[in-house]
Amino acid sequence: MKEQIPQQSISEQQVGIGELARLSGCKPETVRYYERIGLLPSAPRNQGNQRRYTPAAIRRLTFIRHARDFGFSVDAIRELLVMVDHPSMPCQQVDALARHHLAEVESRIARLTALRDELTQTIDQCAGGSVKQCHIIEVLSEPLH
Amino acid sequence: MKEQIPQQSISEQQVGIGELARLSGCKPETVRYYERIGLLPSAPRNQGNQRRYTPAAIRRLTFIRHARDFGFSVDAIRELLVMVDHPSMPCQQVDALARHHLAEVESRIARLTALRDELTQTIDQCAGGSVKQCHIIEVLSEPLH
DNA sequence: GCTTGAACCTCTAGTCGCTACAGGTATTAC
DNA sequence: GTAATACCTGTAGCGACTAGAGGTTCAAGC
Repeated sequence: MKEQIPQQSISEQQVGIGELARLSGCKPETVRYYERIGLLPSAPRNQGNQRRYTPAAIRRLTFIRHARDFGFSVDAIRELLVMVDHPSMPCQQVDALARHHLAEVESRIARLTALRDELTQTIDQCAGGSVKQCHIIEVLSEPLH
Repeated sequence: MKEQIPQQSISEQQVGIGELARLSGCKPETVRYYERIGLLPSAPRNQGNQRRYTPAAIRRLTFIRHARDFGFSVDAIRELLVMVDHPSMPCQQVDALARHHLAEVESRIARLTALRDELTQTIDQCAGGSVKQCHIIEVLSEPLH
């Protein structure tokens, strides 16, 4: 539609959303989603209205993906990003957030481990008859104590 | 609006949705939700259009809640309920479902444990300076390998 | 019988973190 | 020039609930 301007004046390092997604280990839909919820700033567009990303954006998204892989919620990541953007502030807050998250992970592990033990025990007691005699069903059918 | 019929002809054991929820450890909204998605049969209504539950319904919901507490998905519970409704069938299928679920729980535990270890290590390395030097931020900022 | 407040009703929308689709436009390679 | 691919927006869906609005019914006290 518009005539092409031969070269981006700023930098050749800019990439499209697909490449950004590939580099940071997620999908283009996810990138647009992050932009929509304000986790990523609105990306500048080229003449054809397509998003172009700088190395800084790539780093930011990689950070987000790492944090998500660590199990941080989007809200926690928002807080982390504020700190990333203010590198001279003390890191106590980062530490507190990480510790809080660790405590949650540990509690999830504890609950799942208890569940696993109960489940293992329940399965081990199944003698292999009909559903009528099934220990698993029996356990699940117990009224609340 | 209508005149009251002094007593339910069938049974005095029927309860309202609030009492059912209390007895089985969930909320009335959840009960209605379970009915809507077909996990619970449509409850019979009294003259005022309110749901009345028999002990059988209480047992069924208790079973569902137990299974949810065990981490079974609604779909898995649907399968379990079919088996509960056919008590003379062999319990192999129940066993298989439980074992499959156990494997999933174990994999979740493994992933969370790995995460916990990484997180612990990362936190331990935080020297307590500014965000600029924070090891946690640093780890999260690493590019994909 | 009347009134009050709790419990109930339906319907709709929100949660979280994406994912998938429909229907269109831009870019790129040949 | 054309075809394949990548991109765009907007909307709806997932799972398993949860919350709210706005109305009705029930149970208990007076």
